[in-house]
Amino acid sequence: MPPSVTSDENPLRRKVLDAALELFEERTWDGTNVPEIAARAGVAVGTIYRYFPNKQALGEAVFTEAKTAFANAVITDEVRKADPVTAIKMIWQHQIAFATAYPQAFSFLEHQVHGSYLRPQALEVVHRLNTELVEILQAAQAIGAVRPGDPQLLLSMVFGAFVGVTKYSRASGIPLSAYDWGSIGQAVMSLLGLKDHEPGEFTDP
Amino acid sequence: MPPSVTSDENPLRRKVLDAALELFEERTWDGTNVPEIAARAGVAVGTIYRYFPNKQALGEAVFTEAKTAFANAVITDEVRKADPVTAIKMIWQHQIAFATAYPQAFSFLEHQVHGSYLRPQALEVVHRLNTELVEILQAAQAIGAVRPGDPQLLLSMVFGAFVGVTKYSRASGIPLSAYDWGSIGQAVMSLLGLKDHEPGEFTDP
Amino acid sequence: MPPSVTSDENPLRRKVLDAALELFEERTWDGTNVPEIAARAGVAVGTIYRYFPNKQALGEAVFTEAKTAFANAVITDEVRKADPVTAIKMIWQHQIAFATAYPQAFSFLEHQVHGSYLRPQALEVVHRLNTELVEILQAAQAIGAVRPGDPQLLLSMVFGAFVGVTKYSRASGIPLSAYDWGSIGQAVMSLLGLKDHEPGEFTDP
Amino acid sequence: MPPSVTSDENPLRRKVLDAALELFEERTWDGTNVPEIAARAGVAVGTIYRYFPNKQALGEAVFTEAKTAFANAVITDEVRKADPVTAIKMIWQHQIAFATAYPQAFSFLEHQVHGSYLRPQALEVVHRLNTELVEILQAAQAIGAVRPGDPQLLLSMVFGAFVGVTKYSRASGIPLSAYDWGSIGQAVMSLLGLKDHEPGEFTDP
DNA sequence: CATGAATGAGAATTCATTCAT
DNA sequence: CATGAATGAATTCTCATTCAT
Repeated sequence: MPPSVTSDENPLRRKVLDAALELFEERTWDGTNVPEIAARAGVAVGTIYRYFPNKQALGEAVFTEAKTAFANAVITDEVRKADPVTAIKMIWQHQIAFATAYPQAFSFLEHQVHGSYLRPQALEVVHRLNTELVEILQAAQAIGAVRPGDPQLLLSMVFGAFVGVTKYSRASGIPLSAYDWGSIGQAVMSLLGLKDHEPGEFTDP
Repeated sequence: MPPSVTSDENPLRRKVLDAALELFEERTWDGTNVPEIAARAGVAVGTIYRYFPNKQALGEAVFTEAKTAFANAVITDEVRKADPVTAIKMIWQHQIAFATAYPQAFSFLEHQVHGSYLRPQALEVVHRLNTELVEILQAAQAIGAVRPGDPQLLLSMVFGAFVGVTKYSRASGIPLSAYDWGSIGQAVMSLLGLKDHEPGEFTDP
Repeated sequence: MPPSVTSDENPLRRKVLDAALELFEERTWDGTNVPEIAARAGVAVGTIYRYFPNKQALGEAVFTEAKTAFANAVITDEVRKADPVTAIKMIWQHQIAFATAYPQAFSFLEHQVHGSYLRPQALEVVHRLNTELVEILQAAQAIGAVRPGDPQLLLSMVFGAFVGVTKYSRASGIPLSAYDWGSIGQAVMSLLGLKDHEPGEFTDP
Repeated sequence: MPPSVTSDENPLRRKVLDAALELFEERTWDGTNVPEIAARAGVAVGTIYRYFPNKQALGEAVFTEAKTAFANAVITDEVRKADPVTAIKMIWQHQIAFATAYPQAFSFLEHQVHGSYLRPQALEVVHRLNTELVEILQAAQAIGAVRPGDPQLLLSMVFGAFVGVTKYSRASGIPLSAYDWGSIGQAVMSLLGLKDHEPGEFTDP
């Protein structure tokens, strides 16, 4: 069972969400069936339906919870108050910290392009997070600290590169905690063209 | 129907593969049902089973065909003969060309981490391609042209960044052909720490 | 392919009937599919439908042909002219001869209690044969040569005992030609209570 | 619904087995479809799959249950303790009793030469019963009470004759209880050449 | 409130039959 | 006339959901 991204009032609901996250990550939402989720959660099938009206709602809940936790972890109030360059560096560290602590949740979020089961409402969190990130990047571009160009695109590349690292981690079995985040950070900051960072700045979280 | 990555002896088999690729990309293998594939291919359900023993085999065929086409497009004999730095630049251009010509095939391949329907044999192509790419990267590192560090990891990051671009393309509706590949290339080569490239080198394919 | 119980005008139709008999005997009518019949007959599926409107008609044709051949083999004009006791002995010998020459046809006929695919018309031959046999048995009872009692029942028992021998033959792999038909005949004639037969009369056909 | 040959813990499983026996007897295993079984059992299709992994397993369960019940009914401990001649007579009576009480089960067992759906394991019961019967017959031959010759063959004939009676019963609609079992018994014992039985011994069960 | 047996709509697969070549 | 690819209705089996206990 993966570590929960949030604590939950009800322990059974919690177990269901955790089991579901784990299985959706392993197999896909479509590829997972409800009895399996119940089995892994150690509850009866009927119990799942006490907490979620149907499988789609369970999927949305898993997604929304994970995405919200990710957004909150990555953009904190401290980040909001920091200058753009510092903010970017903090976000990078937060992302590493989140993906290290909750690898399954992170991986699950990764694959939700295909969210046939996600209604637009569930995607709001995604947009909010995106907007905030883009704004920070634009601010950094405005002061010439980051390479010019479509900020969305830059963001996608940076995030993509990080996802690449996590995929490699899962494929190779080498946990995220084992990487040389200093040099990965330098590489990624080069990608952004980020001026104004001293060598040795990026250290393992 | 997406453009086919290969031509095929049998036109019905071809239509089935194309329709399946398209739907698997839109929805997931598990999330697509056989009648839908038949409908989109414009054939009867039974026809699919003339060419593929079952849905899993169809999934494998779609995957293997796309992955093989990708591998062949990316690493050509020319690439094999070139020096490491040139090879890397060629691969990068080939990847852009493939993803531009066959966006659905590329996107489909992207999401096949979850290939519950892929037997180990189907993953051979993946390993072969990977090995070749890593060797080229190592050669480039050996001559000091590329940032040191685990070549697999660097590869994952570069590929991840590119996937980030394609995801953004799909999400935003801006086709790959519309991007400033010159600056994207420079950004990515910075990620690799690639020495020895002149400004203005990376232009749209 | 089993030996055909009749010769047939058309060689393809013949091959289909033979293959079908063989498969229906091995598997059941329901359990046999048309492509299999075609394969065993060495013809294309479509060819079957040139000679038989559908699978049911093919089943009926196989049945009717085999049953008719059996009836003609068992009750000949010679039998009809003979006295009841001689007739019974001849019928017994004919039955052995038929089952020996066409074991698959005989076995197939055996299992057609379940002829869900046989329309009443196809069962006419059965009734005709049965009527003739019963009449002979009644004549033998009338002259006190055979045990009294329902002649149908006696007939069922004698035929049942013979079927028992053929089943054993198929199960054990010992061909019918290898049995001691003399003593089997004596045993069965005891079952009928048949008076008036000398020892040593029943010999292998 | 036929009378069940055994009682069963679970009433739904019981209903499914009973309905299946009935239909397999009427139509053949191949000729019966699962929804029909469900309908006759008065359960939903899915329910059948709660108790049996697939149609083949259901077929095997029906067969094994019926055959085991038959074996247990026919060879009891009393039979095992009796002298060969008495044992044979008891077996004969038991067989009549079983076929009278469970005509469908008996008829079903009859037609299972074609058990394409029976794995070897399911046929073990058959062999066990057969072995016991043959041993008893051999013992009777050893003391000269039964006609000499292959005991398997004699057994097949006696059983075949009995099956003949039951087939006639089903075809004619005259129930087994209506026959003159005394004279049938005498006829069959003549078939065996069974010495040492007094007239009038075989009476209806 | 939790359970898990029962349900039946829907998904995968088979196969009798047709028909263009 | 023979062929066998194509068809789609029928069949087996799965699984989201309900509901009596």
